[in-house]
Amino acid sequence: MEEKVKARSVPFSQTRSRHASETAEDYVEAVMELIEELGECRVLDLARYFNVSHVTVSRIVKRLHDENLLYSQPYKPVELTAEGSKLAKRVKERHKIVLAFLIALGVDRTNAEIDSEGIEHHVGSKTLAAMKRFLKK
Amino acid sequence: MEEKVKARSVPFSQTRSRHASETAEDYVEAVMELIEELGECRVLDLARYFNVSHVTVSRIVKRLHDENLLYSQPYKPVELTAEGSKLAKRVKERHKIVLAFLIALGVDRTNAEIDSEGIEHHVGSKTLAAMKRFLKK
DNA sequence: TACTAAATGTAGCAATGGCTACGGATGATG
DNA sequence: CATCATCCGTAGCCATTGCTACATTTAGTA
Repeated sequence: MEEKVKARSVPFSQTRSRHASETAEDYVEAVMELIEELGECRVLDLARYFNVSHVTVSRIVKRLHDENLLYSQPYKPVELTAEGSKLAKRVKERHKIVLAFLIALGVDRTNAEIDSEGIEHHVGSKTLAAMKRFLKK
Repeated sequence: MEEKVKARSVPFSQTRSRHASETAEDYVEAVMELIEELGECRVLDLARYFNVSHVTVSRIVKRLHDENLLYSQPYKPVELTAEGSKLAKRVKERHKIVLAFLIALGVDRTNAEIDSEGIEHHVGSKTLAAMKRFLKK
């Protein structure tokens, strides 16, 4: 018999690290936004933004600091490293395109905002390019 | 001062449970596919499908059994409950639409398959409806 | 300066999803 | 029916992301 089953196109082996990367993307984007809006970004600002406890934020900030995406000192505001800033800009740009795309597709703003935040992490460069083409028309 | 920062449209409070739901969706869909292709679905079939160890599958199957989505007995094939089957059909239908949509948008099949598997979990009913409308044209 | 409120850190727990190592169950085959 | 390969379960480890409770730092103010 020996029927072969095709494995998924996206291997699930790295599910955990994929989720961790999404978190990183969300955090650098949030830090950039919060600094723009408030002038600085505190742990509690992030906690309010994500609706999680400051403890959760604190631990994630520490990890992203170790990964060279954020710069943080105890009891000080969180800042973006050069690398983090670059990532944040990319993520924010992609987010903007996905949101505009959904709206152009006919989705109401509220649902477009909700879905774009989930979808954005899974939009590869080819799909993003297709969305841009669609927006031009 | 008191500047208010808008919290995200999608509260992050339930990030963990959201991921767990995505896993549930992936598993019921996989079980349905594997039963169609192989006649039955063993733990190892799922492990190969998702590229994870049988241990990981085993634990998740147990959880989904407790959540009444799967039916499983030790050393027996995994089956879908009525509830699981209903969910699987919904998920599969949504997946098909998202994939067809990306292809219609001009994304090559390979990238459409990759991205649709990440995107599908975040496509709400309004966005799905918009994709269906696009496909009709 | 001393106090207090707010912000942040630390300790420690739970759930989820990865893993390896090992042992028991099942089923096919001699 | 005994053996053996395959399948599956269990034990126990780690990482990530939630949490509460408590300790500490910081900064503003009496």
